[in-house]
Amino acid sequence: MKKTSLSDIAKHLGVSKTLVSFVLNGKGKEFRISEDICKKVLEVAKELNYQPNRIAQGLRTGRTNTIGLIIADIANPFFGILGREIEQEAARFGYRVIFCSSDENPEKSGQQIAMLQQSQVDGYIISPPKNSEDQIKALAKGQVPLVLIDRYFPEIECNHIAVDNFDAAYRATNHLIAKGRKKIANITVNLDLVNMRDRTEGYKQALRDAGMNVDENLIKVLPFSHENKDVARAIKELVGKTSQNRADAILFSTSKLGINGIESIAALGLKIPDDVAIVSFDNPDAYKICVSPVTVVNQPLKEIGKTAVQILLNEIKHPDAPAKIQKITLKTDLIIRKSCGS
Amino acid sequence: MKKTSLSDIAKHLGVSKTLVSFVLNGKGKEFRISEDICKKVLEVAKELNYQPNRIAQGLRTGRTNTIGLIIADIANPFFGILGREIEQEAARFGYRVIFCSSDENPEKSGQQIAMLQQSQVDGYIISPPKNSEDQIKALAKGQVPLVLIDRYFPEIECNHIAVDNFDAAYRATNHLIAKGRKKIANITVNLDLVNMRDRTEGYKQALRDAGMNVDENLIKVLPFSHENKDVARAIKELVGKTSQNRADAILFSTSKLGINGIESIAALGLKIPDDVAIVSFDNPDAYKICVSPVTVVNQPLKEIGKTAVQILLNEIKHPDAPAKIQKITLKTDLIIRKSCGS
DNA sequence: CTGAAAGCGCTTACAG
DNA sequence: CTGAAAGCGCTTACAG
Repeated sequence: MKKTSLSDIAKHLGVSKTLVSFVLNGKGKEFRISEDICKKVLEVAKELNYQPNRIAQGLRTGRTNTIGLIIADIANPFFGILGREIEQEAARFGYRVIFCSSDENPEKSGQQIAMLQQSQVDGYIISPPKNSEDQIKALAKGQVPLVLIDRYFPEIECNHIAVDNFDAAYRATNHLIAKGRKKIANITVNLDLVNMRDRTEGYKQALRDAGMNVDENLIKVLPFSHENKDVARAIKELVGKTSQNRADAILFSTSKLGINGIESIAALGLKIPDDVAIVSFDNPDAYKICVSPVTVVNQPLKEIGKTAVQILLNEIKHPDAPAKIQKITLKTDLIIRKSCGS
Repeated sequence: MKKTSLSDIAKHLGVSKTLVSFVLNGKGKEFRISEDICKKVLEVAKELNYQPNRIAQGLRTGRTNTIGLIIADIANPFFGILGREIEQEAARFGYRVIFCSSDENPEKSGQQIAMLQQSQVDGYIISPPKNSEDQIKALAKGQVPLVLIDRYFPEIECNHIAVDNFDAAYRATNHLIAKGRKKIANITVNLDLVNMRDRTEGYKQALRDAGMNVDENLIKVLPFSHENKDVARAIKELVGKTSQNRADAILFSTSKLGINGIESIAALGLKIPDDVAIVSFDNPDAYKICVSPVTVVNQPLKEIGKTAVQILLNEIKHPDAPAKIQKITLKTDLIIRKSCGS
């Protein structure tokens, strides 16, 4: 059973493909095609279960109604929620999305960008890994709309939408300070991307503004693809019994770090918040049911995803409108739970 | 700066598109094109940054190198991990994947299938919602390869790959019995799909085989899109202080249920495992760091995803090979943690 | 060894 | 109001 095409319908009715194309695209009125014929075309299309070949349409019109999405890892709930929102918002407007996980690896993202170009996507939403500046720069120069999410490169003029990480970390750290903590540590990841850097900068600034000094020994920077044991070591150095500079609080810059960290803290026989208070970025389920539910910096993921799609589609629909670059920064909220004491 | 096409390269060198196409597709040798020319073509292609238009290729060859994936919700880590594996395995062979979240809603999955058909995908991997039998039946009859994951319809002849849910629940329940629990409850979801049914059946069989009787009051079936409060009510009925038929153990059929359940149990001031022992399907991070780390039925998600892609690609590559339908059932493992006591 | 030509399934000026 | 024709960028028989 072959798929039915436009000309099948045309033959069936003894009319031209042109006509069929017009009515199927809702341009019947516009071209004043008789209602009779319109009705018949629609009937036959339904009867033959006509499905337009979007590939052919794409080739002809140059538009595929497809968006390319590159994030670090779709299995990570942070990007899963973001991806879901993007998928949903795109679908509302008839766009499909091709998902790509880069693992924060610029080589992979480079290949994925090439693949998406070849697929003739109408736009890109990308969470760029470090060292992918050149790729993004090249893409931003092209005709195809692009919006960056979660992070961006300050030196590249390009739409982006992210969160005020400095402010978020600043407030989180202040919360710890307000709870009377004196030695506040930060565990982060060596992503070397604005978002992570801003978190640590916000943390430092909060300490300074409170008249506390910044102790670089209390800042642990782990490799991006850290394992449980890497976190365990950092935790041990920070709060282990033998540590002669024990921290009494930790700000985790990612939830993967935090989840591993909580495991390690428990393994050392330490109690949260009595021995260590913690605050973490992001809000996975795990934090709601752990021994001491975790105070978190919650990011408006749905809004990020939705806005990214809106900006993108707007550019896609108005390709020659003066490109006004959008740089959007959203606020986070601090959800207070029990991990900092009461 | 327009994209460069085959004929740009051809003109540039004063040769035909045919020739360029041949060498770019690695058929230079096959058609005995002189090495000199091959080299030149490759050079110019690189110089002009030629990116083949996959849309045009797709139209011409009828193959898009694209797979359509429909799961319930990409934001759910269960499907996130599965999706990630599928994306990765597909990419290994040069295939892209379009992700669709159906929310277990057959209307949505129906539209998504139509959209994927129109996109001319080369194959489908689907986790079908209930009441989507007709869609799957129609798809299975078509030319395009299809593999079902996580669940399937026993009456439809179609590739599928899932887990032995009966056995998994049976063993999980047995574990609870071995720990001396006498009143074992099951909280599940009204998906009305084999996978969920098998879980409850396995649970019942384990009770019977142990000479315990099945008490329907101890089986709570919640709506698929349940909220926290629905779970809370079920928990209260099962283990609340006022309950005059208190369960001493619960088997959760999904981790969403389990995570909410643990919250509710804590809210009632009950202790795991002392007051209630629990076992849950699936293995989210949350279970590793909660008050009493949860014993779980762990599914081989990566294997499911990888195998699904392999079966699919194999069919795609051999379209006329006698279609041997594959029905694969994988074993789960029970990861013992602390939630059932020691 | 290489090229001219047809055609995949659409859309869209153009003509009448 | 409707149709014939061109063309999007490829691949692939076919011819020489």
